[in-house]
Amino acid sequence: MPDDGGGRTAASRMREVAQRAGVSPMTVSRALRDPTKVSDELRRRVEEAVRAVGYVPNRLAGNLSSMRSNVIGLIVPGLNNSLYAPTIQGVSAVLRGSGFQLMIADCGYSGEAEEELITAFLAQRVAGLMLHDTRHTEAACAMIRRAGLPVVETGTLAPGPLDMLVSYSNHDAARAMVLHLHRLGYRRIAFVSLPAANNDRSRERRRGYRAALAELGAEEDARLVLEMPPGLASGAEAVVRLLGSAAPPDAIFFAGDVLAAGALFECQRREWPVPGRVALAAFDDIDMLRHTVPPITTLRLPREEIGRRSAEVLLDRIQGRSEERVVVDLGFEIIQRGST
Amino acid sequence: MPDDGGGRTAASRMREVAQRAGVSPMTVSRALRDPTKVSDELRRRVEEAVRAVGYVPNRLAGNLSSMRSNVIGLIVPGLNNSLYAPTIQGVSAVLRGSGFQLMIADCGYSGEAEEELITAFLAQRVAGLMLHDTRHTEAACAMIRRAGLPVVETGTLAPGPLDMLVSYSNHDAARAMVLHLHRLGYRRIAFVSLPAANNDRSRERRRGYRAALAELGAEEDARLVLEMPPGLASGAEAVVRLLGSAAPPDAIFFAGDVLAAGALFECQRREWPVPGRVALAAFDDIDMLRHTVPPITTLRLPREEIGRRSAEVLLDRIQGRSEERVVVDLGFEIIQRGST
DNA sequence: CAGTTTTATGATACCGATATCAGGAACGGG
DNA sequence: CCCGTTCCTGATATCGGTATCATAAAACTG
Repeated sequence: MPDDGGGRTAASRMREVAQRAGVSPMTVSRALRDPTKVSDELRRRVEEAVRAVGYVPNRLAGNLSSMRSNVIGLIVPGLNNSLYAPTIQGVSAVLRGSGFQLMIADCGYSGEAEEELITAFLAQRVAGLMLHDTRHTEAACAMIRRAGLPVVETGTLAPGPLDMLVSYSNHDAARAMVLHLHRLGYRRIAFVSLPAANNDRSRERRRGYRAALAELGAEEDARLVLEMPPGLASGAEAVVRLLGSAAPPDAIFFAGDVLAAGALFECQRREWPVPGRVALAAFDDIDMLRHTVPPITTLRLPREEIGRRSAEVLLDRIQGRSEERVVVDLGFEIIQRGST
Repeated sequence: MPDDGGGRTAASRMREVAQRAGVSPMTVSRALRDPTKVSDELRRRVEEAVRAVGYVPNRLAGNLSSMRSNVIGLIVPGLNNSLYAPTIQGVSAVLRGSGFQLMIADCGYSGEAEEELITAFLAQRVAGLMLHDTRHTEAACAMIRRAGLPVVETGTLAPGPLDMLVSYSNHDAARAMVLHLHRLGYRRIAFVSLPAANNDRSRERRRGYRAALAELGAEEDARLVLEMPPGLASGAEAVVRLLGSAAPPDAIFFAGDVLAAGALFECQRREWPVPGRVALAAFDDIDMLRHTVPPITTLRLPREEIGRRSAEVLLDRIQGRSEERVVVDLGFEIIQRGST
């Protein structure tokens, strides 16, 4: 096999393109990265040679040499949770055509896994990082600070972000829903959430629930507060447990996942009228909640916009258009439906 | 700022680690990549220096130099479709601890976007590629062939794969469900799928539907075949349209997304008994389908196993344990429930 | 114990691109 | 028509690691 006199392996394809176009490799590089810096004639010749050879530039080499990166890392707690999808779509939409590539990873709600993934991303020298969680291991925080790259967190509005923050307040949203239910006349409002350990969003929501009760001058009744794993089955179990108790609630606020829908299905099965027997409210505007019978009252959260804005502020920083360490609150909205 | 006499920027961090540990950079490299090749004493010193400096190796440089990669690229048609989640989980599970990183991208059901993403992945010199779609642009196929890297496709068992294939047969699955419905006594079986353009899975399912009808000696009635966009609302619309027609079906097979659930919700709203007025069947074992009233008959597809096996065969090839271009059929299963 | 093999480390070249600077052509003003 | 700009192009060094080979030290062999 012919070798251009080099060492371990065959010639760089770029050299081949250069020869074919009768120019230096440097001109090929320029023609590809900034076509305006090359004369029309040579640019044409290079483009043709690229096509003829089927040349795909090596970004590893390019990024290493230029000490820049065209990759943005995104870590979500769990891709099986379709809630992250709209955010990812928002990010993708902004990144599309920006020349940046999105690299997504799933840490499965584990802080250690997140740390590993952050390490991997930093090792790839990504241009920026987007984290859905706002709690991280100490080592992870230290690494990120040392690396000094732009980071956006998007889980919840929390104090002391690593760098930038684009989200809504889980605390305020949960509080608002409880106040809303109270306004509708419900007095014993139960609260069901996902396990709060390792999940700052659940914790914030629970704090919001408590804050609302305090404002309303109501006592918190421990029997009305439940933690359940995600899934429709959990919602079903929760509603059965709560309504079977000695002092059942007249409304249940399911602060996560598809719990509320699971509860509604169980009510259908048992022919418990909703909201006659119990009112149900959910935390996220999943498509399903609009289509059930009755449709379920819930919160609309700016999922997609979080993605868009995050990508925007990140790009602004990466491309040096801004030095600001922004914190953006995108708010939320209550959607009143038949279930309450 | 001090400079080690070098060029454009500050010293490589590895050099710093090496000095601190009193060894050569090469030893640092070895200590990190293959600790067995370094004496215990030096390994300890290196590890400590790494910690002290907060050193994160540069994979760009490493991969470039070694001409290997520790990244595997995965392209899915749409992350908002939660169907891909189990597959991704399967892949992640196998890759975890293998030293390989998963890089996920979303092509939004567009062939051109897929081509761009493939280009980007090849430019990053990924070690292997996983594609959910089995149809690709010609340019994409050419690039992949030139690159000569291992590829797994997972969308459907189709003839002429690029390289390896791990899936179930959408054709056979759809056919089996139609035969099942016929066995249950239904005679006018409607078929609703997602748009078949740009979606080989939909096309295969539709072919399976036709094959089953042919086997049963039934004529295909064009009024019983519908294409709908994804989403619960589409399912609702489909059931209304089909049952409102002059010659309504007695069963509807929804071959995609959450259409069947949307249809059931609409039936609940209109108080059409299911399966009394019409039987409903779906194509995928989404959690929701088990919890509705009645629960919906559907197919269980080996989503997670597809992910696991794909990752396994890909790793086998990447790590040179196998040269085989495997094709794996993982089958499917019918789950009979109350809706039929 | 000499000779051979194995093991541990370092020096050097190189992966495939880009930053930088230098030099020649083209251009414009006086 | 000369000289200072501007525009293009290429030579060279370098990005931060790893492959390879050489070498010295340690371990084994009979």
